[in-house]
Amino acid sequence: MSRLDRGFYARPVLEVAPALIGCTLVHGATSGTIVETEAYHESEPACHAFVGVTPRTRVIFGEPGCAYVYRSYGVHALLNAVCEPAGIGAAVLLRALAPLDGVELMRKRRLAAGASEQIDDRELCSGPGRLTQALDVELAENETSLLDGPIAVLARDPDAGEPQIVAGPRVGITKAPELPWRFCLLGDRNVSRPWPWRATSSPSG
DNA sequence: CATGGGATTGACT
DNA sequence: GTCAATCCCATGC
Repeated sequence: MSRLDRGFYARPVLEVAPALIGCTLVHGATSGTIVETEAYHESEPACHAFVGVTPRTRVIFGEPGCAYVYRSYGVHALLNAVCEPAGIGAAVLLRALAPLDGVELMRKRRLAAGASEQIDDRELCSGPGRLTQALDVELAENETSLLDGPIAVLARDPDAGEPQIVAGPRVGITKAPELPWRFCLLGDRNVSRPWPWRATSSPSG
C-alpha cells in the first residue's frame, strides 16, 4: 500500500479525520491500523492554532501532510497530521492504533517508558501518548513530512471495504467539549477510552 | 524574566 | 474517583 498524498491532507479536517480511520501508521519496524482520531481547527479554542501563528503553531498553518509533534503535560509526545491548504491552521490528532508489526518491540518500549509490567496487546497503542511510546515517535520529528519522511501513513486496503465509523466528543479538553470531532472504528477494542457501544445492548452486557 | 496551563498516563484509594 | 509527574510555550510585566 502506498502513502497518502498531499491532496488527501489538503481537504477539510472534518473529512480527513474520519478518512484516516483504517489507514496504517508506520515508523521503523513498528506499525498499526489507525482506529481513533480527533480533528482540530483554528476556528475553535481547543486547537493550538486558535491563538494564531507562533513559533509553536507555525507548522499547523504550514503544508498539509506534515507531522505536528508536541509535548503534552510535560510528559508525552502527541502526533498530529497537518491538514487543509497552507495558511489554514488545522490538524488531526492520532489517538489509537491496532498494533500490526513489531508488537514485541512496542511492548519493550512501553515498558522502558514506565508502563506496568503486564501490558495487554490492546493497551500498547490505545492512547495518543501510548502510540508515540510504542512507535518511538519523538519531538525531533515535529515538522517532518508524512509524504516522504520517517513517519508514514499508508492508504486503506481498497479490498477491505469502508470501515464503520462512529463520532463523539473529543477527550481530555476543556474548551469546545461539545463538538463531536472524535472518530473511532466501530467496535474496536484498541480505542483509548470506553465507548458507549453497549448503550443499546443489555446492561449486563 | 516569572507564571500558568495543558489534545495524558499510571498508581493509588 | 483522585492525584502527581514534568516541560514547553504563550502571555504579561
